[in-house]
Amino acid sequence: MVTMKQVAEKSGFSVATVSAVINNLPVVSEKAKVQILKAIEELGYRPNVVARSMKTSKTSSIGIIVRDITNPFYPKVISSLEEVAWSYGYEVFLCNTENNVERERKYIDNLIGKRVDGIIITTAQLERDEYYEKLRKLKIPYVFLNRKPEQLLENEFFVGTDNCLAVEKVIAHLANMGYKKISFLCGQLHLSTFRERYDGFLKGMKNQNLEIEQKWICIGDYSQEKGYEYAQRMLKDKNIPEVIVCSSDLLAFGVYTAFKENGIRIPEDVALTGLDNNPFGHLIDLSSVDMQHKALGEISAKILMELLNQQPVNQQTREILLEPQLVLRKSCGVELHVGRDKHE
Amino acid sequence: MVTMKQVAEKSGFSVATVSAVINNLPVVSEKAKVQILKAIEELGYRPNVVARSMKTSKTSSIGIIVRDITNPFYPKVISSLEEVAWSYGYEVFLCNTENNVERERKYIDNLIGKRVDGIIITTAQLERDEYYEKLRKLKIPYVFLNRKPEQLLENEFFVGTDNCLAVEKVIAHLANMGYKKISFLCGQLHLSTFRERYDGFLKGMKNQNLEIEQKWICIGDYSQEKGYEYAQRMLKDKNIPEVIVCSSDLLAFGVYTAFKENGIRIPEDVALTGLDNNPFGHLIDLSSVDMQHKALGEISAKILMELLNQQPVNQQTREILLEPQLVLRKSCGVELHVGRDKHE
DNA sequence: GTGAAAGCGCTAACAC
DNA sequence: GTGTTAGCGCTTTCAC
Repeated sequence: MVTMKQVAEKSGFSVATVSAVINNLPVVSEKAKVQILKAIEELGYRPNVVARSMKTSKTSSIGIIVRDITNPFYPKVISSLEEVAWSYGYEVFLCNTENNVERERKYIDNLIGKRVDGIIITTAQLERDEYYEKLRKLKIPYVFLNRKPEQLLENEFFVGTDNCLAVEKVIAHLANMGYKKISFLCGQLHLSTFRERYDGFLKGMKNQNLEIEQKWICIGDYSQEKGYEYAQRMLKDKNIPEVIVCSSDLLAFGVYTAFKENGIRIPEDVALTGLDNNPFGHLIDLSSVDMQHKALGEISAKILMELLNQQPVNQQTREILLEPQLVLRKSCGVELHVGRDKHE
Repeated sequence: MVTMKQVAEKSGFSVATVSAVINNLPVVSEKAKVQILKAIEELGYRPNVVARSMKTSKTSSIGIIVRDITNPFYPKVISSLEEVAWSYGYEVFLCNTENNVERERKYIDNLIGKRVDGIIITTAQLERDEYYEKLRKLKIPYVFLNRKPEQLLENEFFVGTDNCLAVEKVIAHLANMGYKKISFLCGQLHLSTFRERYDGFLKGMKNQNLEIEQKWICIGDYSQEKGYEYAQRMLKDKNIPEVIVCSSDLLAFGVYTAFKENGIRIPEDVALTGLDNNPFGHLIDLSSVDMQHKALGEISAKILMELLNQQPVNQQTREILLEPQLVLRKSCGVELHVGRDKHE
């Protein structure tokens, strides 16, 4: 690897001058600049960012911690986030925790060791973990994405979509359409997102003066398999509601599959709604809720960038809650041509 | 940030001894070890990996370059790859090029600057780019994933799935079932994967003694939108084949949508196949081809890890081609219950 | 077993 | 404008 020293020798200037050229300091003469750039070109010199980081204590790297990148939620979030980071000159470490808390902790330790400038945390499994305290103490900025901590301490930031409102909107829409017997399939309640969606269900039902039947509430994994299982059980028990509200599109996909296999028609026999606006939900005309994934990635990254660049971050906006949008398709009764599939 | 020096002072030993403890060198006395570990604990010391990298010229970081992470191809590849990297103690930089060649080049430069230990390259847009030459010269190991370079130079590695064979298998299956009028929708030919799939179509048709009709071959983007457009055009031109073979599931999704909107039944009116085994293809009973994404990520990462650890890499296996597997569902005629949806 | 010290490649303060 | 030089925090060689 070519070093600055070699560039200095070849060009006949000192390392300080070379450094100045590299960093575009306006003090060097045109002549020096030209010669040094020529030497850089000829030698194929490339600054060693590691060495630079040593001096500056900045690495231009950030980390993003996710539960499981194969979950359709993440790709959009990550790509928009990465786009913003890129435009600010940052690289991003992808940290997939595989839903493993220990691994998440280890990842945070590793990221600290690598001296990342900041971290975006999307996992929802840890409540006020000691590991976040470490980050606070070390003054490494971090932003919670989608994961609403119980209480936001000073210098903590949160960007999310209103999970509670998402389900409320679904319930309100269904109630409007005359549905009364509503079933709710929910993800694990220890994940804040699903806890909130559950609350949204309760609140929505109450607001609409609808009765909540315990036998129609299922709580567990938010996977296709679970949705399939729930639907099978409903069929077996002959316990079919008018509409099944799923707290994730994956659950709805599972339900759809089970019903299709058994000749149950959607929405004629039973209506169905999902949540997350999976890019392939339109294939089965699934009504869903768009959780603004792109905006989530963008906004969280921008906040982090502001923090890293010491820009005064508006403390009023430490907590940003985006509004989810209903995406209505045929699976819950009518084709409203609102937010219809654009084949994206 | 706590430094080694502080740990040394607090424990009463020298930095060299502290370093020995950190690195688990077997030379230090038990007593020193205990005291130093205690000091580390109390101070909350964490080794500075950046400084370590300076000395060792190793960063324990690798980069993965992808075209577009929202493409369903990537999440599985990336997660299995990341899993392997993690198990070897490496962190991975995610580099999304947004299909932009310039950006890919810049990313490679950045990764070199950050002194990553190796790179996995999944983009297919550059033929023998000068930027790969840079990597070669700098002796930074890299592995091509899914992107078959025209010619593999020494110390270059490639892991992929046999794209040509994938389409051949589809054609053979369809021919077996009696289909003759076969249409082929292909992605951009400057991408090696689609070029190979195109070749597979030609070869497959020839092998089956089937006639290739130019009017049934469409080449362009491999997106849902394009599939939708192609199908609309077929309908308008009343130019409907017996079966539409798509070089990507996305294309097939678009075709499906257009046909559904127009009341065309699949497979009764026209059969349909995709390629990539999108995790949601089972929703519409789409036959497809599994391209072994998980294995791709795993194997490529393992090869890179071997390269990084100076293990002798079997030069015979410099080029690994996995065998694609048909996933047959109802969209091309029969329900064979082979590779049937497992709701994953 | 332990410590002193050199040096990885860079930045930045300071001298000229 | 340009050069000299002191470190950033660590690893490692070589004395002791």
